[in-house]
Amino acid sequence: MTSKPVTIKQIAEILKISVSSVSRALHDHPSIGLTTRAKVKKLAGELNYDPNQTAISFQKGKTYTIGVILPELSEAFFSAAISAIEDTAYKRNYTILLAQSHDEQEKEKQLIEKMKNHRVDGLLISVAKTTSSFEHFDMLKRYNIPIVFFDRIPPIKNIHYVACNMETGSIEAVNYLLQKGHRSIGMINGPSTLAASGERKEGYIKAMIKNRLKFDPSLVVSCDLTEQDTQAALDTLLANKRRPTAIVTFNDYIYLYSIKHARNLKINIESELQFVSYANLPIINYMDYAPVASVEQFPYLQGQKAADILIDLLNAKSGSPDEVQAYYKVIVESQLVESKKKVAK
Amino acid sequence: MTSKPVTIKQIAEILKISVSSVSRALHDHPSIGLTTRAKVKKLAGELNYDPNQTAISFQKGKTYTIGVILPELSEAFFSAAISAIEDTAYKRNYTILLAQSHDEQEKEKQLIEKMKNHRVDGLLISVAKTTSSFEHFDMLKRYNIPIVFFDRIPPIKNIHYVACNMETGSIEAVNYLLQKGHRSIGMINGPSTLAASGERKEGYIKAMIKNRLKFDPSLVVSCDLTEQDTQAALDTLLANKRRPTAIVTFNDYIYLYSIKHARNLKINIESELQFVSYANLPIINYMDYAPVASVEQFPYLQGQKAADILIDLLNAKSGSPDEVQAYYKVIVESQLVESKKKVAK
DNA sequence: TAAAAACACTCAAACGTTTGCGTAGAATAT
DNA sequence: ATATTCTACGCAAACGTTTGAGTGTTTTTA
Repeated sequence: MTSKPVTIKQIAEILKISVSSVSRALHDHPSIGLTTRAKVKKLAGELNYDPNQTAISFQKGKTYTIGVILPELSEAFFSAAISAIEDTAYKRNYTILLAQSHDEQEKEKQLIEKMKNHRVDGLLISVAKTTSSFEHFDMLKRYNIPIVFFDRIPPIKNIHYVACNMETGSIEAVNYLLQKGHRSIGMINGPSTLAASGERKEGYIKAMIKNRLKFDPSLVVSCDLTEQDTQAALDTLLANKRRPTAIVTFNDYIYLYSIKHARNLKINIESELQFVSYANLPIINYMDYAPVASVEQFPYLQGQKAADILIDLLNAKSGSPDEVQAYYKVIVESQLVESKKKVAK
Repeated sequence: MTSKPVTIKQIAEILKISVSSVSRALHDHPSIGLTTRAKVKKLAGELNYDPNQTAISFQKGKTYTIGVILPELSEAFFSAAISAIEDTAYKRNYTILLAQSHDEQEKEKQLIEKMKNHRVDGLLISVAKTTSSFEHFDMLKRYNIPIVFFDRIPPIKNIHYVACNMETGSIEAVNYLLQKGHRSIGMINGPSTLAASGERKEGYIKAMIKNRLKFDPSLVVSCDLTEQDTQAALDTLLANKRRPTAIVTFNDYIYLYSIKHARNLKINIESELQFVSYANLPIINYMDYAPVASVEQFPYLQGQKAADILIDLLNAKSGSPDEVQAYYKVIVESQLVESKKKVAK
């Protein structure tokens, strides 16, 4: 026997009072006497009343829902981020509407449209790789739906975002290796089309210069992120006249390809060649040969901050009138994390 | 200048026709003339009209939204599943409302309540480890909100679910190793409190018996999934009078702990001891020492099927009256997948 | 003891859309 | 020429809730 959910109206009818009184009683409005208030709540409990959120959303013009658009849910970085977003949204009484763009601009556009129709209160977006025009973001401003971008930020003005500063991490990484005694440090970077590649290289160069060492361009080689190209990159580095004793890799996949190749070449990963990587795979620490250190980008923290900012924005909006005056630009510093020592317990 | 979204009413006013006509025109209702229909659509386009989904949901009592409750979004298995769920939901014009239980029964309960209030049309759930009572699931039946469980199925009757059959995979795994010439095959299993542990052991035993080999209980040891305990389990197996030449591990983490320990013991992973694992980490294939084969559980497929079933259910409901007569019980067969050969290209 | 204030409610509109029913006028059939 | 069927639209209710603006009572204040 399936029953329709009970409404405020039914409660009112049974108690012979008006719907408005029931509504107010449920919200502890002061103008309702304690006796009726108690009666209403009692009956509501007994009948298993629960407010119809769609009706409330509709009438208030607020859904307490935030839309999240990510490139790829199955990627470790984003799945950590979404986990954080959900957690903080839950804590602050919001629900999340989720969708993935699969890195396609067209789908991203459609999703934004859909989210708008669903009347999400705000949006959290990490933009698709292929996105090259940005009107669909601007459009939302006209409807007063705030967006907070994170990790992948579009190159447009007047936006809120939280991103990760790669330079700091890069500098730390190089410093760490220098301090460990390495003097020839290689880098297997990503393709130059990615903004991140540039930042990482910059960090590398700055660290070298700060340590009064000259920057040798031949020690920084880029690859297209495939295994094959990584192997080629490593070969290039190893053939360098100043053969590096340590290498900074663009991400964990590159790292894995590299050590596989290195081991095939009978190179001792612990003594001959050490690695520092940019973390994107939580699993790396479980491994037999982990990099000596990783630059952590804190996806959980980024997701959390982005969600918090958005919700702050939403709460503020109800109070003040319109027109945002300031834009949040939060930088999460990346940080070098030494791998856990393998202590035999 | 932020503007409120334009409504059907405004269009009606401008065109001097009634709201109902506008609504029908936009839906291509036959009772509206082609000229007015065209005019309406033209103006709607110009004004950037888009339907207020909250109003529609409210009035139709249907949100075209499905709730998804998972234990942990950042786990590889679930993030693959959610990715599939989102994809199929998107294809079939549904949106997903996402939340994670963090494996806590209490939170799971609250989330179900919240989802119900949000009037999701249906629910996809993978139940929390700690969940031991199940009334909160039954409750939804009374409201005619269908649930499809997946991967982690509660032990109750009359439910829809899609799960993975572990036995087949286990049998295949053992057969594979036998065929490779191994005669003493060990198993590092999970704790007996997990249903999966039982299934896997069953598969192991069946495979042995089918091959006319006797089952040696001392070759199956369980562990609590920690690194420490895994090491102990491996030690136990290695000390066995019939020292195994191959081992089936409960999951990829156990596998990683095992090879780490084995390598410390100077055991050659390729020649002395081979591993088959139950896949839960996509990354494993990138590794230097991958298991010779993995039992794949197809999280993407499971998620997809679960979503498809739910949406089928929802579409069917609109037609027929009430009362479900049959329950979907879909078993996705796990399957042994040989690791990619490491071909030097 | 009359006027003011406080209390405890009720009324009704509003949010945007859908949809069953009603009804002019035009076209068709008899 | 009248009756009938279309055609193309309008009316109004309904979905469940919130909320500003009343409205009778009772209590307080001067």
